[in-house]
Amino acid sequence: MGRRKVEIKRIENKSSLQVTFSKRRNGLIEKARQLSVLCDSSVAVLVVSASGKLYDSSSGDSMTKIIERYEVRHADELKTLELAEQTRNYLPHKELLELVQSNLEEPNVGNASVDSLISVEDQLETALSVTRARKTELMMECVKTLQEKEKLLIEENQVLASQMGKKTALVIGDERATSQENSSRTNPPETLSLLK
Amino acid sequence: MGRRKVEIKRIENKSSLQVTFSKRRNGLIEKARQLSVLCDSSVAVLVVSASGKLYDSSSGDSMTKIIERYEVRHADELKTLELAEQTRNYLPHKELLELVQSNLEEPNVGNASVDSLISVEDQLETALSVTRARKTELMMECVKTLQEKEKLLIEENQVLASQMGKKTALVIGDERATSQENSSRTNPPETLSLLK
DNA sequence: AACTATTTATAAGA
DNA sequence: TTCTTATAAATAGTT
Repeated sequence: MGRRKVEIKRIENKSSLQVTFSKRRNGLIEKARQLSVLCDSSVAVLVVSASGKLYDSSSGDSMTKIIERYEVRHADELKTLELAEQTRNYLPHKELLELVQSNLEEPNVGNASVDSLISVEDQLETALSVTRARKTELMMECVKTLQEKEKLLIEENQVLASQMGKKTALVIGDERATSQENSSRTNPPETLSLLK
Repeated sequence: MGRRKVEIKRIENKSSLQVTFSKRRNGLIEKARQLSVLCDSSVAVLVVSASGKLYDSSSGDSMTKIIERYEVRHADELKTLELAEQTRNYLPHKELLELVQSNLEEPNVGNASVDSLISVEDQLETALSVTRARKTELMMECVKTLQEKEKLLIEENQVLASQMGKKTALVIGDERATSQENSSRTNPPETLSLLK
């Protein structure tokens, strides 16, 4: 939709890429907004430029809510990924541990040694607090995910239970004559008790 | 860009809303793909329909990576929350804090002062590690409980679904017409995805 | 940042 | 839903 048709492939010219990026990014976000309003839905758009800058927009619900919705659906995959990430983040600590080792083994005395131990202490405390924060973050996330899953499952259950009810009602009129040994008709399904 | 100009406001007619939703959602995702390719960037689109169904697309990097980028940028907010929590939990330690206060304000010098600070340090470290351990314990408990609940609910759901199936089988001739909403390319009906 | 010639998206209709 | 087509909207290249 311009002076000429463009192939959809990476734009080589740096400045026209920049211009196109800006125009199309705005266009995309506007389209997202329109979809949200027209169709009473929530739309999130995240754009990461080649240079790593992040642009985001959300319409309807908040970005956090929309992303949460996505994460609920991918809870299992996410957990695996997080574990992998943790492992990745762990390797760099090897150096730190080696540093500690060498500093404790060194038999030098005097200020130089103390200063270097102070620096090691600082680094260790930083590493510890980062690790600790990450642990808490992961656990909180896990709890949140599980709570949402629970909510969805309960809703799901109620829907199924009420549909069950309808089917049973419909079947009763047609099926009475066939004298079934269907026991579930008189007793409420035991399954319901779990929802209380 | 159609036979006539449309105002950007909620479409009231249910079936034309459905048609527009589908068209514009596809259009949006295609635009996102184009932006990603043309400008060598990563684009994520998440759409939650009015009925709660989720549609997603990511181009360039994976959805997870793009969302992580977003969350890194919002790490500050998360930290604020954690801080608030920390502050709340801090109150019962009032006495401990007073002890610290008095020990730091005291202008005494010499070994006595250092010794007493060492003792305060020890007490603080103990309190910290106890608090920390308790926190972890509580969170682990919470996770375990939630996971068990989830397991039960999923089983429950399967039972209900299979009972539904039986009832439906009996009634099928009458009930099939209840046309379901279309599922998207990417998404099976929500009910099924939850059971996986 | 504005301006248009064109292309592209899409609303309505079938 | 899918196709068709008239028309609105987006945007590529230009100023």
